[in-house]
Formats: sequence, C-alpha cells, structure tokens
Amino acid sequence: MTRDEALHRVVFLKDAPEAALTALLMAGSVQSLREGEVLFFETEPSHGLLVVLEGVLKESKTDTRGRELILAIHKTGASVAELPLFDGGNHPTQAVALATPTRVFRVARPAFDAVLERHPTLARGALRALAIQQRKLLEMLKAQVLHTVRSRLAAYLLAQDTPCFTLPETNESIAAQVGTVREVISRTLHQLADLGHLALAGRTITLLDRAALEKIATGEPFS
Amino acid sequence: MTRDEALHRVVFLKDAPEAALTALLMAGSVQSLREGEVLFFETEPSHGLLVVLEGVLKESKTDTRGRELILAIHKTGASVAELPLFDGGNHPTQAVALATPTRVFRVARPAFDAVLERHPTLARGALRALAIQQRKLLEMLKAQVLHTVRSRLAAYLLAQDTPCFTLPETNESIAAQVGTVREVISRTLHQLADLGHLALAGRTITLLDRAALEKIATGEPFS
DNA sequence: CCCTGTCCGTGACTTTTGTCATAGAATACT
DNA sequence: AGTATTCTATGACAAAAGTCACGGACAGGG
Repeated sequence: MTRDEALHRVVFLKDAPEAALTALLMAGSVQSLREGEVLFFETEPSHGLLVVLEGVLKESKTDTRGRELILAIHKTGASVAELPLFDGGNHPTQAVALATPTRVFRVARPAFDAVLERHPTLARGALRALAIQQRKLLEMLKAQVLHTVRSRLAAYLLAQDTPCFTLPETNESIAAQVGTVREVISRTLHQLADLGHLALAGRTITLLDRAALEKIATGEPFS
Repeated sequence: MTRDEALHRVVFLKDAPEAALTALLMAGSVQSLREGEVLFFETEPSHGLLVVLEGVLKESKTDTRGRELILAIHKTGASVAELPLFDGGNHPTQAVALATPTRVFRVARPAFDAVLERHPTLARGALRALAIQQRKLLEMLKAQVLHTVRSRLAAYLLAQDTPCFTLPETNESIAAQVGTVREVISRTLHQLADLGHLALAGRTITLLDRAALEKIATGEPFS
C-alpha cells in the first residue's frame, strides 16, 4: 500500500482537503519493523502521526506481573496512537509489530501540528475518530465489569464475520484481548462447544447457534 | 454559579475566544432537576452541550441484570456527555441528578454546531478534553482487567486528597465505581483495616500507611 | 530425523468474587 | 419519640476466575 492510499484510508483524514494530505505526505517518512520490534513504549512522548502501511501492530498495556491487555490490533490503513498526538501527553500504551515486514508511515509532531494549524477542519475528523475509539473503550469497560469471560469470548467470536473460520490468533492473544488468561480461553471454548453453540475442530470453529451466542454475549441471565 | 462563570470553567472552552462564549451563552437555557431525575437515557440522541451549574450528576451504564457501572460523577463546572456532542451518535451512558437542586446549562446541538463551525479553534480544546477522558477510561480498563478489587478500592481511597475523611458515598455507590458489589466493599474495607493500612471508625477513615496502599493500588505482588 | 521452542488441553487446587439471608446501625420522616 | 427506610456488617455458600503442573501436538531448523 502506498503512502498516498494509506492516508486516504485513515478515518480521521477522510474528508480532509487534498492540500492537507499532500502536506502530510511531504512531511512524512517510512519506518520498517520486524515482528516483535517495538514501535513505541508506554510513557514515551508522542512520535507524531502514525499510519500502518503494511503488516500488523499490536497496541497493549502490560501489568507489573506481566499480564497483558491488548487494546487494539491495527492493520493496514489504521492510524495508531492518536491520543498523545492530540493532547500532547505521553503514550498510554505500547505498540509492537506482529508481522515481519510491518511498515509505518510517520509525520513528526511539529509537522503534523503545523498542518493541523493550517487546516482547522481536520480537527472535526479527529474529534470523530477519538469519539469512535472512546465508544469502543466504553463497551470494553462495560463488558469487563458486568459480563463474564464466557460472554466476552462469545462477543469476540461473533465479531469474526464468517460463521466458520480458523482462529486467527493464539489462545494467549485472545485471552489478552478478552481480559483473562490462556487456560480459561481453552476451557471456555470447549465449554461453548459442549453446549452445542459451536463446533470445534482443531483451531477451526463453526458457529452453530448464533442466537444463543448473542444472548450470552449480551450478558443474558444464563446457561 | 452563573452561566458565565460555568462556561469559563469548562475545560474544553478554556482558551476559546470570548465571542464564541457569548454566542453559546445567548443560545443556551437552564434546566433544573431534582435528585433521582434523569437528564438523559442511554441511546438517546445528543441533547447538545451540557454544563453542570449546581448540584451533582452521575453518569453510568446499567446491566440487563441491574448492576450499575458509574463512569463519572460530575460536579459544578463540569461538561457532560461530550461524546455524542462531537460525533453525532447517541448517548452511550445515562445521567441522573444526585442532589436536589441540580441545575444544568444547555446549548442545543444545532446552535452548538453553528458556533463550532464559526470558531474552528474550539475543536482543539474539544480534542484535548476527549483525550483526557480517554486516558481516564484506559486507566479504568486496565485496573479492571489487571487489578483486584482490593487494588481498585485502594486507588479509590487514595484519590481522596485528605489522609483522614468521611466516606462521601454509600458502599453501593463505591462498588459501582470500583466495579464490584456492596458486600465486597464492606469486607475489603475491613480487610484493609485489619492489615493496619487504615483505621475505620464508622464511616470515617484514616489512611495509616499510604505507602502500603499505593503498593496495593498499583497491583504489586502482594499482601 | 531429531531437537527445540511454542502452543494447546486438562486436572487439581486456590483465590477471588458474587449471592443470599439476616441482624443490627443509622437516618429521615412525621 | 416512633416508625419506616436505607445502609452496613457478616456468615455461609456458590460460582467464576486464576494458578500450577504436566503431557502431548505441532512447526521450524539444523
């Protein structure tokens, strides 16, 4: 994916004037990462605008005891770490590449700020982008506090758009997204299979009873 | 508190041009609520800009089973429900008055949008405000996923700025903020007292060992 | 083909959290 | 003051989640 295409796909630049986009294009550079390489650490100051051109980036927070909470998995065209970009604070999360050529387009903060200054309409898009993220966070928070692991896992499964798919991640990674640990994912998956809501063949899953899963996902009374 | 003072205290209007503020003042109206009255329900469309002039507003989400998650308690000078104001979506939360004269200043959406249109610099402040909120949400989420109730309660206690104070809320309400239930708050409070980290006399608490509490709050290994 | 590292599945167990029921303070109301 | 209501405290219990330990599947690399 070229830089130009990438910028056009970034949500908050959707209806930005072409002039602004070209300004950003001129000011930016590309960084290449290998799997496991860290793009930024928590508490670092902002690196500026970051857009994934190729590969995958994992954004997460880590506990003192090593348990991890994955907040998002960014693929091509996603813009990462908008938060510190907009409020000038430090990174609240850490980002690591998950694929081996992971290329990131970057516009350093001063340059970005200059463009933002020159094109105040950009701010509207930015607001919308932050708002969307915030809604996602609110949902996650609600699910964490009020729903069980089973419920959150059901939601995770339903988010896959096909009714039949191969799990795209390890249990460990799923656990970190759903807010639990490896073993519990394993068990809960098998439990859902026992209940007949899904079929489990190796790492391939077929959702059998979508309705039931939806009930579970929304925190319905039980079973 | 007058409308004018209130607007000046709103975070995201801090460095707004006076012209914008007076425009908002002209366009707004005041609504009065009594304890228990609902300002807005979840999933309603935005009511516009809302600023607390007097009293207290509780912003929360509720489970199908009735358990509640309190996201914020807004006091005088706070602006509420910025999210749907900025992205045009529906309210993700519900707001209820907690004090008997609770007065709210409101600028309906079309009027607010017009002002925002006319003064694009406002968007910068708005971005910062959303960003700050988002950081708070991230912290809450991390605490929920990675910390225990004890840890979260310790954090709650430390957030009180005096080392000796009377609990300002019922256990029920604390529970809803910390993400658990009434009984657990009661027990955990007494547990912390038994550990000697605080003294508990009725509803009055004295933090004895702030350092220990901080350790607990950050999720340190244990005890 | 064997070795190594990573990942899955599971049993046994502990800890944490939530539920239910009940009794006793505290508070507010008239 | 007397009563109703709301809170707190607590025991007993149930359920959910997390930890530890181990065996085995699988993939990649000499």
